[in-house]
Amino acid sequence: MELSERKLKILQAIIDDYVENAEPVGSRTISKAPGMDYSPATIRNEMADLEEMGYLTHPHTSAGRVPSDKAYRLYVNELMQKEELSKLEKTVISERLHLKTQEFEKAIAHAASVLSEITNLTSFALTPKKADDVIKYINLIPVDNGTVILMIVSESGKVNNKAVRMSVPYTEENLNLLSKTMTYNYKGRTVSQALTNNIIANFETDIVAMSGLAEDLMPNFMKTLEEMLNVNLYMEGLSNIFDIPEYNDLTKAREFIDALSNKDEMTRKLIEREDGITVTIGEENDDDIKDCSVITASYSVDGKFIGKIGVIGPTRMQYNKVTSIMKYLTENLNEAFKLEDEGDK
Amino acid sequence: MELSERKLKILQAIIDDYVENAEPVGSRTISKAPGMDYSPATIRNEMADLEEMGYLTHPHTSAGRVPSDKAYRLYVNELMQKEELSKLEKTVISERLHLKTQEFEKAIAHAASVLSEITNLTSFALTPKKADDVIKYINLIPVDNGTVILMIVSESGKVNNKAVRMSVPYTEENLNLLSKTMTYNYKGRTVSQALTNNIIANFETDIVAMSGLAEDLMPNFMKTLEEMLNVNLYMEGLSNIFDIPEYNDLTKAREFIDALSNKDEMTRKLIEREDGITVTIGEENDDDIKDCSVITASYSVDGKFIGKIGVIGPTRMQYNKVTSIMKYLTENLNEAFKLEDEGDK
DNA sequence: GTTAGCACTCATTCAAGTCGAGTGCTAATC
DNA sequence: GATTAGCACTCGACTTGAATGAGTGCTAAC
Repeated sequence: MELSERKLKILQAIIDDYVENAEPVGSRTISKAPGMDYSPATIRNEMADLEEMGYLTHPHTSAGRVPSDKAYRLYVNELMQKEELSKLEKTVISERLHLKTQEFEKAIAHAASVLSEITNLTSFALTPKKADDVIKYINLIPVDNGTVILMIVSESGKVNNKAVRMSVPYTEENLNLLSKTMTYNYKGRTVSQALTNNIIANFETDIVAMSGLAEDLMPNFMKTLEEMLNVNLYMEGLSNIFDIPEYNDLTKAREFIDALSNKDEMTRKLIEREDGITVTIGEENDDDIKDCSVITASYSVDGKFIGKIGVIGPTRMQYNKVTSIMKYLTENLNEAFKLEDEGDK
Repeated sequence: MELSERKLKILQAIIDDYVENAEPVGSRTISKAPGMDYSPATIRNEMADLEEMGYLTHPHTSAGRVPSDKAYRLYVNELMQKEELSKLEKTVISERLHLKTQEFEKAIAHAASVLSEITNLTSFALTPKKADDVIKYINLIPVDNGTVILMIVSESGKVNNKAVRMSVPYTEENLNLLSKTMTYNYKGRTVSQALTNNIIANFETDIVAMSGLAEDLMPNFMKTLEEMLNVNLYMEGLSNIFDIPEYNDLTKAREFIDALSNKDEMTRKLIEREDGITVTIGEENDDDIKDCSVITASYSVDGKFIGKIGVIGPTRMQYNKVTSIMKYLTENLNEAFKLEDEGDK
């Protein structure tokens, strides 16, 4: 069966109503919608067709219709018109973000919190992974008796360091030479490349001459590199879940909170998602959040996507509104961190 | 009225039973407890007395008794005998912690997660505040065209840094001189002292000679100091709240999650608490968590308390068990980070 | 002082009954 | 042939009322 113009119109009306009221919508309600010039009976016939086609479901015989995941998918793909935010809305968002004054990582976390407040959904943000960050510079700085600071600077300007307690004596020249050697060996490589075994092996043979210094430093060097691979997951508005009628059920609420609290799993899932704005609806998601939809958007520095920000909420969310907000929000992020990127700690 | 030996015994039995079953406990139940050689009627009389004295309450006429906050307070202060953990329990905890292999901040976060898993409560941990950390060393390292890394090293071995994009030209000697001047001015001061205005003023006049360099650097220096004041709050096992019968109510669960999600407020409250192991029961807490008890313990590095770890759960929690676990856990933390403290990033 | 006995209270549970929103089908209408 | 009015039917939500039973408080006996 074809999806006639009229069926689409009715489907859209049902979705709109259900998104707003969270209650199965009946034929009478739809027939009274503006611009809907059909009687309830006609609507009912069309509804029956739509149900047969999988766009609607029926909680029980005498209840109204509820859009299925398939309906939302159709809506997101075809029916939804991108909503341009009003000037006012844009201003509010920009001002709430006030990105300029903040350090990168903080700014991302803050953006998540703004996103949650505006959408009234649960939001999250993933800070940049630095796996592809290129090592630029390795420095060894003596601090005092027996402690040396190992510092790794990357192309993107990020600095990571670690204080290392040395077990062998050393001179400033020694450290200088060693750091030069290390820089020579690792410069231009990405963090993840540097972490692969063969490079380490090569390096270690190289500096045998440098006594036990490297033995103290190398494990710490590797550890610091590993830390550079970490991403942080921030989450905001977890309790917004309780505003959603679908989750007025302790078991469901618990499942939701459990799923989101598993940071490792969440991080993995988010990283896997495609860049740009992506929407996954209901059963397209994992089982434990199969009543939810997830929208993510990636933000970039210098045109390279480096992290993600997103929301999770009931399938009956305002897709157009939320995607518009996220689009505008990530544009702000991209803009703010385009040229000058400050180092984070 | 006095709290006779017998009243105490009965009260203790009621608390024990209620902690275990979360249901009002009746006179019959208590009369059957081991070592309780009185009839239900006698128990009832004593219960009535205890209620009059404020140690018990009565959900409704025909229900059993429930311990009041006052009863728990009495229990914690006087009745509770410190439970020594078994060898096995200790081993389990130590192994789960495996502190040695981890970076400080991570270790703290991990400890919170272990605590939550063992107690089945919601746990949290506060990482060290560095306000009292003494500045030891300030370094300025040129990286490449126009970027300088500002590095602050503290007595405790922590390193904080920031990449600063310079707007004026500089030489390595310039930077060297400036970093020496800065070190001279700030060395020996705590982070919070360094942040007070008058010192900055002094300093700024001092280095007028150093052209606009300081103008680029000082705001970043202050910002980095501010960042050093930040503490992080980690939280685990939020959904454990749903295991607790008292929170089988969406409004309450929501309130709880809302209260805990407010990180700033939580952090403030935790910092305010006294060091050592402290227990606050029910109404001794803020209104929004007045059905909960909070237990915190502080951990130390080199004998100085620098952070806290704790749990929050229903007032009817196993105070003796939980405090024992927390005591042992913080002992582990203190031990692990006693002498050698690795720098964190 | 302790206990047995008994009337009383009150939350909880369950079944029966009512209500009403909404459907599906049929027959009349445009 | 498409649309609509009409009507019987369905089924969840809510209400009511009775039965149940855990537990108390009181009194009188031990």
